[in-house]
Amino acid sequence: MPTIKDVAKLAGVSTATVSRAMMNPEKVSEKTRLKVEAAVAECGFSPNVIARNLRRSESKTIVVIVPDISNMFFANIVRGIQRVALKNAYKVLLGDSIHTVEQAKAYMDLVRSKQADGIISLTAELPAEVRQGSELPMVMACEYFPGFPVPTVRIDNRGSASRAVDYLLDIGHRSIGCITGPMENPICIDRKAGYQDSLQKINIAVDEQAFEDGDFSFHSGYSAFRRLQQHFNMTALFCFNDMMALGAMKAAIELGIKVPQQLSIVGFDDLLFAEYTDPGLTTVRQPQEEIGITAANTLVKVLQGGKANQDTIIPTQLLVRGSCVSPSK
Amino acid sequence: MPTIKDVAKLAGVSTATVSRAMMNPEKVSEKTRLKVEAAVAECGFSPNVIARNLRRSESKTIVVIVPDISNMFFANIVRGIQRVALKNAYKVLLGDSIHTVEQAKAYMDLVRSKQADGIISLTAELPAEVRQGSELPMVMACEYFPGFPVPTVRIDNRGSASRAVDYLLDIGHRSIGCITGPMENPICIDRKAGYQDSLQKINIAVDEQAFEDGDFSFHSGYSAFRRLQQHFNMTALFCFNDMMALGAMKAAIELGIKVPQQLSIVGFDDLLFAEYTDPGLTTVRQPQEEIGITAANTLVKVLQGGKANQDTIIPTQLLVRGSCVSPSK
DNA sequence: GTGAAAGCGCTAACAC
DNA sequence: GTGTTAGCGCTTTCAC
Repeated sequence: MPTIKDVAKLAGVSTATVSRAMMNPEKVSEKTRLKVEAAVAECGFSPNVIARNLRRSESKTIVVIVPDISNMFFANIVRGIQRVALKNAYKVLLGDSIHTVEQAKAYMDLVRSKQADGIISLTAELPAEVRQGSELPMVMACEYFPGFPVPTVRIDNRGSASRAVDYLLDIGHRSIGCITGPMENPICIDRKAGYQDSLQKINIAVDEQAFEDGDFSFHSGYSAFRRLQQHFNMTALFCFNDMMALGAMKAAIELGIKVPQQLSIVGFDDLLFAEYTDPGLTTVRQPQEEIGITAANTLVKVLQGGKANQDTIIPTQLLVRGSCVSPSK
Repeated sequence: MPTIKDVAKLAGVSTATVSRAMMNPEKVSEKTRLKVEAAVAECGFSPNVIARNLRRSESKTIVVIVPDISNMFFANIVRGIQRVALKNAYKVLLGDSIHTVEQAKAYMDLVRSKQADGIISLTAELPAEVRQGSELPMVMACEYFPGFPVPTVRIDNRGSASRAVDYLLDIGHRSIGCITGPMENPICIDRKAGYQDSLQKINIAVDEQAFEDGDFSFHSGYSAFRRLQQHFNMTALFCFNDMMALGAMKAAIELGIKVPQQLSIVGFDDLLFAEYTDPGLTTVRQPQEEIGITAANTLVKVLQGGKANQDTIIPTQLLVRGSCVSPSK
């Protein structure tokens, strides 16, 4: 592999000039620039970015920590991140933490060891030390910790959940089951609060029997619904994500409960598949790619030394599809 | 950030000794090792990996090129790759080429610029230069070019497709539609050949009217089926992937065609969702994580200077679910 | 077993 | 506008 020295020799200039010709062409005369370009082409030179990074002490890489790479919800967020990263000449290192704090820590260490410049975390399952006050350039997307001084990009979980439940109430439901996520998670607390807000607004008592916990997986939705329907009588169901909504839908169908005639279902996320089920799943759409784009832009701003918004709230949207009807039916 | 010099000063040894104590602890006396460890802990030293990489001229990073990160099929493959990479102290840089050759080239250039040591490509949409004879350490998974001298990890597309069609023939179907992928793609050519093999084996003429092209997307499956059923009468349908099978299923239901009673459907891949549809989708399972693991192991072997298998064929499996019944029904 | 010293390939002052 | 030079932080001979 040719180095900058070879190019310099070939072009009959110094290495500094070669470097300039490539990085700041305007700081070099037209003539030398052409000479250098010719030499580069002749020997097929491609700069050693590792050496450059060492010299400039930056890596032009950002780490994205995802709790589960096979969860489709994250794919479009990552795509949005990639798009922005690319535009700003950053590479993206995708780290799957597999829901473990240790893995997450390993990825965060990439910043300490100068292999990455910053972090976008799509998970709140982070090492405890870090939650106190992060010294690392970092942005959290979707998830957050209350009081954790890191810019976040997220949605209004409480308001969005409330809007979904409002819709069910509007079309006449009065007994609405709810499959939550892990309740130690702040966004789950928010969504549950949103559910409660809606009922309280029209003076319906909140029945604790209406809730079952899931873990955001299809299977947990499936089994949570089987448990739920044994102790709670409902005409509608609100699930904290689409995956669990689909699991619940499958369970309902197996139990001979017709969707939507006997059970209306609302999900959360708007996964690709929400549109394809039969009936289509009514859900709270999170603009996934936009979340990714915004998170990446925020991190880029932080990395450039700018002050970033502490919190950016991305609007959601209730998508009404076939999975809900009035209970009168 | 402390450097190795700081640690050396603190421990009262040379930088060389610090380096040794960390990289080859056995080459250093117990006593100095402890001194160094204490110093490292005291100042919170974490080695600058960029500097190390420059010195050793390697990056311990592999690039994975994916044509579409939001395509779930690749998620589990990537997960398998990550697992192996981690075990061998490699980082994974996930590159989404968005089906463009330019993007793919950009990711391949990471190897030239020493930012990555090798490539795993999950797409065949690569720059033409590269296809001639790759000088870069590279492994292809799933896709391949005939005659391209790079180790591949893939399935027996022809045999697998044939097994799926055999199954449909076995349960009595004689008129089997087929939604293919882009026919310039070698694996699609193979799968089509497999379809033809099955028919020819029992002396059924292959009707060119039985085929419609898709592009592996849900939507293309949907519209391909609508076209297909206008000019071809079938009791069963074989799709080159699950996404298109689901699209076709949706189209069929909309057209009032009952699945499986009036139309049996077989897919390919075994996406997570194949199990969750109603009816469950009969499909050819590709062991995605295993493909990833094998591809990564192969690349690691190449990077370590070993000779890797030129081609590894991973077995597939026909998963029979509810989407197929005998046409007599 | 340990230290001194030479670079890996590049960039950025600083001179000219 | 261009060259000289001094490192970035680490690993690795080569001596001792």
